[in-house]
Amino acid sequence: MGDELHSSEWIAGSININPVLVRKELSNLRQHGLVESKEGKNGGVYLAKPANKILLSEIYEAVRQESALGTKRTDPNPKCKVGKQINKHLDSLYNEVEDTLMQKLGKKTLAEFAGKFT
Amino acid sequence: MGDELHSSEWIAGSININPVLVRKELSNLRQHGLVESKEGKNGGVYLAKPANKILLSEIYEAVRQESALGTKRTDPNPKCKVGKQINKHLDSLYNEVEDTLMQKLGKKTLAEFAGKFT
DNA sequence: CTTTACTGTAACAAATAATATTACAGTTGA
DNA sequence: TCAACTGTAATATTATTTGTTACAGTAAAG
Repeated sequence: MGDELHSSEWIAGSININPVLVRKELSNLRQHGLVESKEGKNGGVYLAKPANKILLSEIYEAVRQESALGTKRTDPNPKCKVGKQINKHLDSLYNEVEDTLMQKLGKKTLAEFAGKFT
Repeated sequence: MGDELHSSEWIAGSININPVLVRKELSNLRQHGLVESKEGKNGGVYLAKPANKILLSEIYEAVRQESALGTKRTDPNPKCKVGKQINKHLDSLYNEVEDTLMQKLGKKTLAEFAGKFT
């Protein structure tokens, strides 16, 4: 894992995005233990463990902010019989679906994905 | 299905949102054949078919605008070896995961979900 | 046939969120 | 001690979402 050290500028160039945004998201990935970084000259970021030990489910968990099905904008009217219960039922549905999704992603590693690049 | 006719105002009141937004989304659901509506006085919207014939996968398909895993902001640098291929590989991954999700949602009906409300 | 209560849209405004930029302190290698 | 990085904050810009107003069209009910 000592290999493959890249600067945020380099990564930003590849995905056409601002380097600071890259560093921000990298900061998040670091907190989730997926990457590590080296400061100073010739510094950069690298995977915290080998790619074949990183599951896509881990990445998904680190990266996503909300449920795959969405969860925002929900302050229903508590006076409404349906509105009063909807969040509870949606949450349980979302969780169930999300579990399926995680199981699926948990079967794939980053190395597999990276292997598709020729 | 002639039953359960509701106005956009009524629905908007339940979910605490603007009636026009409700009508917009309803318009989308109508185009997907999930609801029908009646104009004029005492008009409103109702399910186009019985709730036990509506799969959650159908609703998901009608409602979602992007993949569950996200798909936006992707004009990678074509000069980058990775950037050049990333969309293709992400798409195929997303599709695979999305299929799993659809299968899961395809096993549930709206009636089942509605049945949870007491 | 006129009033009333709706739908269906469009056009525009306001609020919110995503992205970009600038700036700079801290770290490390040369 | 300079150069090339990270890390982070503050701020600006842009895009998206949500809300509002407006109004034509439709159907029921008086």
